[in-house]
Amino acid sequence: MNQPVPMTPATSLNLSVLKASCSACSMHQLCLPMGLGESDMHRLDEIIGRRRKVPKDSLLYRMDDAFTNLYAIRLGHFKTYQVSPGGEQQITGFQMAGELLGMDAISTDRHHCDAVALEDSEVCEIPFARLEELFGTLPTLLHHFHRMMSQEITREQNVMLLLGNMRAEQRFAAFLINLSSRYAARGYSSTTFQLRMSREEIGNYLGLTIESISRLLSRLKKQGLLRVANREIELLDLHTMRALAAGTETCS
Amino acid sequence: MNQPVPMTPATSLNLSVLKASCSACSMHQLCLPMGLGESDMHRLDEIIGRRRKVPKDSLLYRMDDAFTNLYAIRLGHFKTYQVSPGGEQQITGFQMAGELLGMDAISTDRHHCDAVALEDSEVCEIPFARLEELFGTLPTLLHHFHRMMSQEITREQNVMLLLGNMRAEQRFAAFLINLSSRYAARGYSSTTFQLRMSREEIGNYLGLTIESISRLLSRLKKQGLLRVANREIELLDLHTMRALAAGTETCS
DNA sequence: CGTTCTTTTGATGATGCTCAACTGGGGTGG
DNA sequence: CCACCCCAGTTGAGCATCATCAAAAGAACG
Repeated sequence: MNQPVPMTPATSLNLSVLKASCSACSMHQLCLPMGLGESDMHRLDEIIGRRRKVPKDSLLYRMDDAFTNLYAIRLGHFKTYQVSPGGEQQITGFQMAGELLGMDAISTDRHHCDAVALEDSEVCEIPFARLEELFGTLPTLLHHFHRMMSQEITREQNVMLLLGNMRAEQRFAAFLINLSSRYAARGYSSTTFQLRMSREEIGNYLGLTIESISRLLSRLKKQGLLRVANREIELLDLHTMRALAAGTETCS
Repeated sequence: MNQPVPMTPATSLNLSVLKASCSACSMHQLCLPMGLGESDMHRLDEIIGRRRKVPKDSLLYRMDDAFTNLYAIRLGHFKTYQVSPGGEQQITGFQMAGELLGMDAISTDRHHCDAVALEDSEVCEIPFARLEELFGTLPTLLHHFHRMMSQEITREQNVMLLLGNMRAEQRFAAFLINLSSRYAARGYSSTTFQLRMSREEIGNYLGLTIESISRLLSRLKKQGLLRVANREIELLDLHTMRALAAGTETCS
């Protein structure tokens, strides 16, 4: 994993161009061009700016930056976080390939959070003004875009549910199950994967401390629900893990 | 306090029709038709279905209902809540006049939460399929719609921040400040207003218990920051209330 | 290999929850 | 009109969960 896609100076027939086009992107069934025909996909390709590499730990954008582009993740993982007036940080999401970054900036034309790469990553820059122009003639694209924004809304509502009324163990199980199914949707193992974020970042996201995350991991390991070696996770019992996440079971 | 902004009977012939049109609606500077010209507003009017009354405590829609309409609130207040797999309820928002309900349903064509009127209310039904057709020829409308969805995303991110890293007192102050500024934006008093929701609903929304809300109210009252009589609230010191919400001050 | 950062583990404590009893307002019916 | 009830809200006492503080152990990096 993490093998870089070659950065291609676009516009032509050669293979390297294809590799950088939506039609050649392995994520296009999840990303914006989902459901588009060949020619429409090509029109989308034409407005997409450069493919930008984002090294680990570097900022893709920062709060209050002017908003011009959405970013489709081609490769890698990101976190987004808000900074409270008091200077506290709150991670609002972990994003992976095929997901869209920056939709929260549309309302004010300024980004509302920072986006940082959790590993060496690559994104497609999508100039939003030009995308909106395209919408006029590509209703399918428009509709899919609305679905993606709507999905972001429901995702956040699920996090509100998690933060608002789950206990620590349940939150953590829900977090693992969520990762598991997102990897599954991308064709990766639903039981074995690398955590791309630190314990601290997990804790911050879930409204818990790093120590709680560590204890939780130890407990679930002791119960035989998972194996963990550093950031490598193996879920040994998805069924009861799901039950934990649903709150229908408590692992003492 | 809370005196209604006068409904201006605008430019034309039949009064009752006008009363039900976007151009005559006192909320149109906040709602979808914001920034639209006369004729475009008229085209929007044409697709808007009936104005529907929603009595207090009744459901506007329910989770898993088929999605066909968005709803613009003309009058009144709503709450939306999710139900967790374990049957727990989590209120995800309180909505008031000028705000849009149902955007979370676009992604799956089913509603993802229940919406209940907190008082006798009235909404405009907006058939979403027809709205999307309109977008093709009304880019201004489309752009404003995107802003509203984006705003919903940032609103929820703010709630995540609140639930994820604020203490009880800070959460409650942030809640009051939020209400205050929303009423201000509608031309109502920013310091004196009615809570349309019960203590229990506030607690649920903020991830706290009803008892905590009650104690918080008592404490803030004792500190002279507010006056409260049943659901009537008067904020006596917006400045320090904002400081509490920002976390730059703690009221012992 | 030493340095540094992350993670684990333990001991203690505070915030907010639970359980319980009480108050007060509003509606209903005698 | 008053008595009563019922529900929402308030207040108190004790407790659980998770945070905080501290220290040690493991990875990662040069």
